Amino acid sequence: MSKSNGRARQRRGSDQPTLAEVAELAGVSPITASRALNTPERVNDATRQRVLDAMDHLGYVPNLVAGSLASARSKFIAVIVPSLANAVFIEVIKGLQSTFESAGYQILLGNTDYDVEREHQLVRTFLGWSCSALVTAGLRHTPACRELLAGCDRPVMEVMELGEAVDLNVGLDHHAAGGRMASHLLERGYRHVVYVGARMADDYRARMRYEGHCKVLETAGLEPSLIELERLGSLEAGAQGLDQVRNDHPDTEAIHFANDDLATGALLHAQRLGLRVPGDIAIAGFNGLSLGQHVTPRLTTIQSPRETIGRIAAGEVIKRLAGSRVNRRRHDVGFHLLEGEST
Amino acid sequence: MSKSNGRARQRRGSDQPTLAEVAELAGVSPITASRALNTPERVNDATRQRVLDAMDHLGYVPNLVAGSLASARSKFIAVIVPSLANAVFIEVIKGLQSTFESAGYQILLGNTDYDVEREHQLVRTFLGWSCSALVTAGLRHTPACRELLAGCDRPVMEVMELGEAVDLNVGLDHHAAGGRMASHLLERGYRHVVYVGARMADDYRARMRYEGHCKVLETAGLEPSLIELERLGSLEAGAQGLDQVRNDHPDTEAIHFANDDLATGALLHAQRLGLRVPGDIAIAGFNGLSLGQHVTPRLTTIQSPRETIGRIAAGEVIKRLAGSRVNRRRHDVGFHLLEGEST
DNA sequence: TACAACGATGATAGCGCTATCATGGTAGCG
DNA sequence: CGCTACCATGATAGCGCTATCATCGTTGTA
Repeated sequence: MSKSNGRARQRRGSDQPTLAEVAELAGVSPITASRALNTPERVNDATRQRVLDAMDHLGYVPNLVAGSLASARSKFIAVIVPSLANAVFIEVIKGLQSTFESAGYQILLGNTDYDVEREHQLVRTFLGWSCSALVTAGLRHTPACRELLAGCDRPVMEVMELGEAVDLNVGLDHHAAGGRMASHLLERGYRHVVYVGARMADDYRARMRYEGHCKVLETAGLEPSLIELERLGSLEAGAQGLDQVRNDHPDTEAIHFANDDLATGALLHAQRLGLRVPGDIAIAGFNGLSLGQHVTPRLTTIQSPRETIGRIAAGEVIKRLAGSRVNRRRHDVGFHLLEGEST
Repeated sequence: MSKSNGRARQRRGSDQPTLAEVAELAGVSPITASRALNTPERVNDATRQRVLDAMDHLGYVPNLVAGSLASARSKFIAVIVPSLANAVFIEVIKGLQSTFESAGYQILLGNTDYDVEREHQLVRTFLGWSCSALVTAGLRHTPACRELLAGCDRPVMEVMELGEAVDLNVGLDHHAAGGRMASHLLERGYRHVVYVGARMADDYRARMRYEGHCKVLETAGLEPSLIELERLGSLEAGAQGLDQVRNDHPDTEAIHFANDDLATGALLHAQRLGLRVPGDIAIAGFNGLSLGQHVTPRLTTIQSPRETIGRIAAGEVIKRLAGSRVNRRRHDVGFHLLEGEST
């Protein structure tokens, strides 16, 4: 009884048709069917059409897992970001996705929640998926993770900030950006300036901007002061930041927020409190989110080209994957000051 | 010469160590090494430790592609959304991701740009990756795509709205939500109400809300009017919507916007124009984004539990994958009216 | 003490595809 | 007309892993 089914070892993964069945229906060998799909120019037009018809007829869906195993590479690009809550990373992802998808790559998205151990774990998983390249936000990794990235023999793109990258690097100089805004505030005549950041132990790019900010203030002979919020950037937190500044540093003339979410939250809160901006207090942000340009007064901020970062990063990776030597390993996308009326 | 290298057929995909090498070092068979990783409870503790040590020593990274091929299933969950520009989908994705990742699943993200053909293509690709389940935003697909989903023999979760789903369904009743807001506006005494949407041919959930809105107005003996914007929801478009309403329907008392981005854009624009909200014009939105609750007056809107949708959807899919029969195939997450001062 | 039950491990055979080499046919060339 | 060059196609052999069945002790129970 148990032997009645002669092929007990049969363990087809699914009832999906396979390339072999397509090939049989089309009257060609499996490898020709494979070529009809992957390198159509190497197959006679008529043959190819016959194969495609057979695929259509059977409702064939290529098993990409098998293809990847056989060819030892997949059309996956691993993208690792620290957070999805932050519009900044979303926009970078958009830039990456549109470019990669149009080149036929599929994005594998990982979220570290600002945890470098988690990042290491994700890198391992993605390498296990034979991804063609990795894109990760930031230059900070655990030593083991950095080693893994350096030795993994595929393009590694680190985006957002510039510095000592493992391989490719697209971003901007956050230190300079923070300094630029501080200079702007000083030019406007503000002397009592406070920097407000959120969870800066995690958000080290905000800390880099703060360092740039400090340097400028110190050069001008001013004492920098910092308020650090517990919660990550949000309108909520920005409002709270404003309250805290008014409480701890009542003589403050201008607040330099670590990002636009905080700054806009503070600006809207100031309106509720009946404060004049910038008359009573000036407010500046960072990022150049659309939101900040729709409030009154418009937010003074630093425009960072986020979607562009994604697009350029994807472009460079694609170039590299296509085999062309990439000339520039580091790419500074720059930034510019957007002067609103809030300062 | 060409034969000197006896094993010319050698084509190792990479120089990564394999399970076989790990097994050899640990002095066990490959299958035991595999079990040490995947079903540790079926391996003697000492043996398992020896295997894990060997893995550590060699820097072994499991080839998940090979594993998926052999086992005919992957730890991938396909997630297909129409847009990444819209905060709503981002939040759903966050809910999905946190839940799926903690259950050991990896998300494959696809973006259709509101194109059902593109969706079909993505479904094919993801099925080709042997994903364990598919989550897609919305119930509208091409017939071929729907057929593919129905026949693919794994959990299919359709989120956002409720209706005739292929398999599982988590969402809310957009028709009712649109009606609820219309009722609110009528209760407030507004009679000249305009609905403003953006690209509603694509955003058919906005159209469903509009239909609910119309029904309520018609029941009250009022004539609904609609303004449709070309651009997708954004603060920018909302401002433009307000201008257009004031131009085309100067006697309008209240505007029911298709979403909070539009509504907030209009609200901020009204402030710039010196209009009183709701004195000169009342404004309502949909979604309950945090932004709308930080402007003055606070936006009246409908709170949709977006991250919850993602979390519940992921939970149901995981239950199904774990083998337990899912009792409820449809799950209404509901909504509630958030009364701000803008109406 | 015999035998079923179970726990730990191994041998074998693929999963569905593609890299590699091989083959037969046709065109180009002196 | 013989030769190389190239094009279209096929045969073979894996990619690295796991499903399945088999094996061999060790326990527990009658």
